[in-house]
Amino acid sequence: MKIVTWNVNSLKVRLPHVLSWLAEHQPDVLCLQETKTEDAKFPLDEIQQAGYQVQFSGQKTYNGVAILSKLPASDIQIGIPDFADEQKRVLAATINGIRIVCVYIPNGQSLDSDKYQYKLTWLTALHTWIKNELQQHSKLALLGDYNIAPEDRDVHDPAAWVGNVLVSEPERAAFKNLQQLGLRDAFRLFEQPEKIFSWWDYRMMGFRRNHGMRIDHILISPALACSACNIDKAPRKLERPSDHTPVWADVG
DNA sequence: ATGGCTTCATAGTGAAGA
Repeated sequence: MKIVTWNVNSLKVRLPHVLSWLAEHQPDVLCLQETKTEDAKFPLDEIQQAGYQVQFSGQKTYNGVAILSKLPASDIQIGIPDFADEQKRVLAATINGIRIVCVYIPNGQSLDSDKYQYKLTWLTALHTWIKNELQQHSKLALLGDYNIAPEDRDVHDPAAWVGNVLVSEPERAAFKNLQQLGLRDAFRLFEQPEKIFSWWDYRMMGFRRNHGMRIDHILISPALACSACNIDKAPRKLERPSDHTPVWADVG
């Protein structure tokens, strides 16, 4: 199965990009983050006409997640169980025998912000839940915008980012804790070129200068085989792109 | 240099993202 994660930064604005990417690549599963779309305004018809079923959990202005799939989705879970959170950041479903968990992990803003504490608390709740999910689903993929660059090689200029969110030690420790559940970073299962990123700042010609970060990830459980994982930079070159670009993996 | 873009909600700017 070809599974994909893409933070689209407004599904309303990016719908043409999403539809053309689906038509070209025909993924089995596409997880979206930052749809910024209320459920009542979700573009259901357009996505169904493209040949996809879709689950979604959104809100106005911020956050919002969706899972598109060619095959039916069952056992839908919205949000992290037993974790009160008004922000729509989590959606899970079982598709073709694989537990797909789509996450939009909080950004954190800055290390001294309340939002950073929220991020760390959120990551602890995610770990507890995923540990439990793994006991029920041996084949599991945790895909999304993690807002964490796991290592310095995932940052264009590590020195410039010291002391910032996305790279702080507690965040990286939370990422490692997920790996200690047996989850593997699909991208790092393969030899990769240097300076490969999934997000670039809109400002200061970030993309043209490859001033980016690898913060969108696909973690897969031990029972899930993986034959390829890559980042598709093409959508970042389009008119009015998202600041993130798709990350995909072939798993089964 | 704490900005630089982009989005959304809003009707001139402000919040938030990363």
